[in-house]
Amino acid sequence: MNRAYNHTKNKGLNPNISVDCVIFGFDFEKLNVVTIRRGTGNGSELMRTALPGDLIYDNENLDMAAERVLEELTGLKDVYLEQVGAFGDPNRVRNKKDEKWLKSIREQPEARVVTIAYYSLLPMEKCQLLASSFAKSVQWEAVADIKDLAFDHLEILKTSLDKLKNKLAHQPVGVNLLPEKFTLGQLQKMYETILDKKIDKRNFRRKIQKLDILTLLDEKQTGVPHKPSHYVKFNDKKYRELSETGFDNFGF
Amino acid sequence: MNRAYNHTKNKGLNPNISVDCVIFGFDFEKLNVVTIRRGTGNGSELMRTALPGDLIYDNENLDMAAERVLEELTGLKDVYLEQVGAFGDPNRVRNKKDEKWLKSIREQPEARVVTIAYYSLLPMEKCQLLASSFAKSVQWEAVADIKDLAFDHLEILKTSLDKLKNKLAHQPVGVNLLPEKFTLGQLQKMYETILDKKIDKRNFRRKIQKLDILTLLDEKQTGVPHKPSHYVKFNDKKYRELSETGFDNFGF
DNA sequence: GCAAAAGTGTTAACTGTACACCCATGA
DNA sequence: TCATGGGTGTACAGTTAACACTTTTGC
Repeated sequence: MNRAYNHTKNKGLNPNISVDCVIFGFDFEKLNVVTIRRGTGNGSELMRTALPGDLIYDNENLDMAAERVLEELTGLKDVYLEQVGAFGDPNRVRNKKDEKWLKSIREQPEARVVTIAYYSLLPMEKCQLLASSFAKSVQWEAVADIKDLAFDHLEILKTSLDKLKNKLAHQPVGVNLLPEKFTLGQLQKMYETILDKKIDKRNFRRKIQKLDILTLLDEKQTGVPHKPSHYVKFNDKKYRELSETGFDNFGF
Repeated sequence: MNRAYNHTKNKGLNPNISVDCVIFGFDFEKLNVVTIRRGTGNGSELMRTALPGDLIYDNENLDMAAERVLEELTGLKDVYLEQVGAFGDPNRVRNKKDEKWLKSIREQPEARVVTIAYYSLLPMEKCQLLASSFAKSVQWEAVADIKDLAFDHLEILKTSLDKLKNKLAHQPVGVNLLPEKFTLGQLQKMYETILDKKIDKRNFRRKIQKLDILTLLDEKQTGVPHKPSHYVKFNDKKYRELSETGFDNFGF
């Protein structure tokens, strides 16, 4: 895909436009997000936690830029990303550490940057995180624990989370956050975690089953200290259909 | 507001970032949008219809840039704009006329531009459109009639329209599209026009009245060739409250 | 046997939807 | 008197929301 653009004159990095990626993952306990640490030198005193993001090239489109940057910094490939919006307060660089870091890495560290944020949902256990480029490390962090991020990344994270919550009410979610087989209890936990509220078990099951996107498997849980649950999986066809048409009655 | 930023060093126009504004208006018949015409010279053969939009300054934030650009091109002041998203295909300049026009007006006509789109709703009758800067004219055009626009503005218009439709289901709409006094019939017509579907009169009335955002006025229509309708107005306090909290049960 | 989550139905309140007639006015 | 949109109520179907007990397993 990138190749097509490489035939046109390559103008290199655009100093004014970046992309940032908010990658959510669910571990059956809490909602997590991929962060990187970067800084000048190795001293932890200059380290900053940030969302994976970087400047785009003049000859690539925004969606592709987000994919590329995500892969370069975290090793995550072929991730479907959805745009959250543009963030571009001219004084989004408020922190001295961010300023220093920019000077150490950018050709035009003072340039005004507008960033386009993207988000995605991934099954954590399938992800191989691999820090490279200026990312000193990559890791999953609990969204609830994140109190500070570089630039305006905290705002971006909050807006992305709102967008994710909203998505739950309008489209099926889970293919991307859960393993192939899962239990209804785990699915409900996912909804409860993202929406940050308790849901009645019977009502949840009735409602989710009516969507008709789940296939009951013969297999049951093993080794759990309670009645083992049947595993279910998503019915891909129905799931995709519903993703496209959407619905608007899935509030809890 | 702008003043605060003018104290910082003014870096001038950023060649890579623009804003575009999609201003919707309703005339009791159809949905309209503000367009400008611009081109090289006065010959109509080089004219292009476009959304009002231009490059931003390095020292202004995106929202303010959108407000400023809108005012400069159309004379519309103090318009509350909501972000739609970023559009930035590197080959969004596909048309020769657009290319020529860029060369005639931009210092760096070949620069890659990412545009941030904004939309708003305005009562048409209160708007004084005044073309200035590079806008040769400004006018309302029926959304349904628009088949071609400069750059990727048609895509931006479509996305904004989707966003507007979506807004109807989640927040009260109308303060900005209707005059102060209006009839329930007119309000219904507005919903029908935007959603592009017929709505049952009794159901519509019941539902909108339950929102409790309307105040019945004593005044009635005059000069209409049918039973005159009572005028209503919005209850500003309730309207604002609902705008903030939102709802999700206003589908038709 | 105890702790922990699975699994399962009913009821009452509310919401959505479909539907038809008379009214007040201007022309 | 006709055409036009204003204004009104009901019944049925479907959806939401609240609620409690038995089952199966590991320890």
